[in-house]
Amino acid sequence: MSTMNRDELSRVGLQLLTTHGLADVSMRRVAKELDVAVSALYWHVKDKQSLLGAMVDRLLADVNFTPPTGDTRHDITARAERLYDTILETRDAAELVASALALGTGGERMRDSLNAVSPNALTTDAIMALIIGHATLNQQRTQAQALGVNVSPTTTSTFRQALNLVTGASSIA
Amino acid sequence: MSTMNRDELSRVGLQLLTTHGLADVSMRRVAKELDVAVSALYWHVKDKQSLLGAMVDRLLADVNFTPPTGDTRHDITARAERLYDTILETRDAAELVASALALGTGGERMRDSLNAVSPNALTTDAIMALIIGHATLNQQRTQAQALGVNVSPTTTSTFRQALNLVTGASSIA
DNA sequence: ACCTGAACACCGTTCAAGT
DNA sequence: ACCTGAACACCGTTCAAGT
Repeated sequence: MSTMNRDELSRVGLQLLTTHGLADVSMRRVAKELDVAVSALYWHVKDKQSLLGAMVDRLLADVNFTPPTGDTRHDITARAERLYDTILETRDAAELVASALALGTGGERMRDSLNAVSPNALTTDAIMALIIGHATLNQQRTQAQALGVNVSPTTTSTFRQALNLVTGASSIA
Repeated sequence: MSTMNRDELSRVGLQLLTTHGLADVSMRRVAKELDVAVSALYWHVKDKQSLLGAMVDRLLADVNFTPPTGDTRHDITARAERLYDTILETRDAAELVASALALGTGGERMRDSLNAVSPNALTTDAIMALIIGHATLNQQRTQAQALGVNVSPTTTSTFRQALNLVTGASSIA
């Protein structure tokens, strides 16, 4: 058999993430799920951070972006919302994506997809920061709620409004 | 003697953070630094997350905000930049603050200080997201550079410009 | 080429027992 | 009230050895 490869590892990692959360995504746990020795993973992957990066790439690979219409503001908004929704709907994805971007181990497609419709790097940076920041702030709230803590609900519409503050600025044509 | 208390723990934790990074802030490391048994820490602190929260509170407690002038845009910008600079100048602080905010274990002063000069919760949320997102994105770059990876430099001025996109929007008086 | 087993140097948390 | 010692159930990573 030996169906184990880099792609299979990220699949199992992502599955572990959605069902048990980021804390349960350990090299030992992934190995157990695949019924191999932990050390076997290191043949396919440099280290844990690289596995997390592969998971982010796989997560973003599934995102379908609509083709650019030429309306810059509309295009950016559409892609930003698509990315935001994807991150929000996957458990602990905000933290995962943030760490991959921070360490440069994954998530290039996020910046690339925005740059393709963004007028400049500055705007892309602001949009990325808004996505990561809002997702991080929001996903904690989800966790806190799951733990029974009462917090004010922040929804996708809040993100859309924050997004409008940026794209609505005069500096964007 | 017994000069050990919650405040002392966060002091040592913060010192460990700046000198060795977040990965080296462990309960065992803090205990060693204080020359006590690890289990002793749990008398003063519920768990590790609570220690991290205390560290964030201590970090933000040192931030001096200028009193509100009445000029909303100026006041928000000033406080946002103050917070952003504080986070950026302390090693791994972006990740630390983000996790504390996400889990609701610290950092209330950040939201409070912005709310005091912000016209509404929506704007505060956007500003917070921008600070956390930009700091996270930026601090990784610092780390990556420290590891010898070459990345495009993003400076404080980039954050200021992104901030202008939000505060410059017509929805803020 | 790909995998195992064992080891190394760590973790956070709990809890009986001490003073 | 505050602390120790020992234990429990974990971590990521390396590396000789196997096939």
